[in-house]
Amino acid sequence: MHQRPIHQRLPESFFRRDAVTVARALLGQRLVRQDRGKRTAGIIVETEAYLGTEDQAAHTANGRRTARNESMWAAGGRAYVYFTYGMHHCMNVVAGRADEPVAVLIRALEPVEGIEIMRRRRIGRQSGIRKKTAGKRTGAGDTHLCSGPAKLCQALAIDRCLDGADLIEGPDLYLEMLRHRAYRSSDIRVGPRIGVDYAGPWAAKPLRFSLGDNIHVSKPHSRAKTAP
DNA sequence: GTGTGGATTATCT
DNA sequence: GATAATCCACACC
Repeated sequence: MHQRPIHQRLPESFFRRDAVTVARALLGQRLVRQDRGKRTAGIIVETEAYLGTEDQAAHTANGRRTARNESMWAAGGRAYVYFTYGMHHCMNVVAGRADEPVAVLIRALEPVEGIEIMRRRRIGRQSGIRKKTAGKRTGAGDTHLCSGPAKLCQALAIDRCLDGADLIEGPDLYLEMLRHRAYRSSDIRVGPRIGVDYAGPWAAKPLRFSLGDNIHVSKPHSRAKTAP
């Protein structure tokens, strides 16, 4: 029988760096969800960095440490999954050192494995798309499956059960290394984060990263820009 | 104990 | 572009 080529997981040292470095290095890596024998996976094409207690857009702004955001205070290499808007989950990769609450929000994936499973999971009475929308081919492909932080959680069956999950050693959710080096700056688009207009000066900071022109990103960057 | 609004999405105008 | 859907964490009394 076939065997999938062995891919190394991203090691502890990958995660224990500053959030911007991790956010950029995660682009092009593969996020894998293993759920009851079903494997679904996608290539990360869009991320956002959240920078600890100073960052007014972060859940840990002003040093707020609560039951909800506790995972963010762990050392890099765990998941921070939170529930929002009454129906959505979003997933972060925790970065940095212990007690340094920095993380990277995964905003979009290019689906690569288990696409039929993802399509089924994305159909739902509430907070899901209708069957006819799911079946619709948007010329470009399955861009409706994982082109948003809550969409990809639904497609990969990520919920609060995985809050705090160990991405380095755990069996359910992990990252496989597809590239050893981060993309060049000229291949990465940079811009302000989405949906954080309330965060004052932090709203405008260039902390959103995506693979340029990738069709699976959640929202196009307003202007063509590459990282400095 | 109560009130408020969100690191969103799908659908309709 | 507007808006409904819909829960819960958190702030404040």
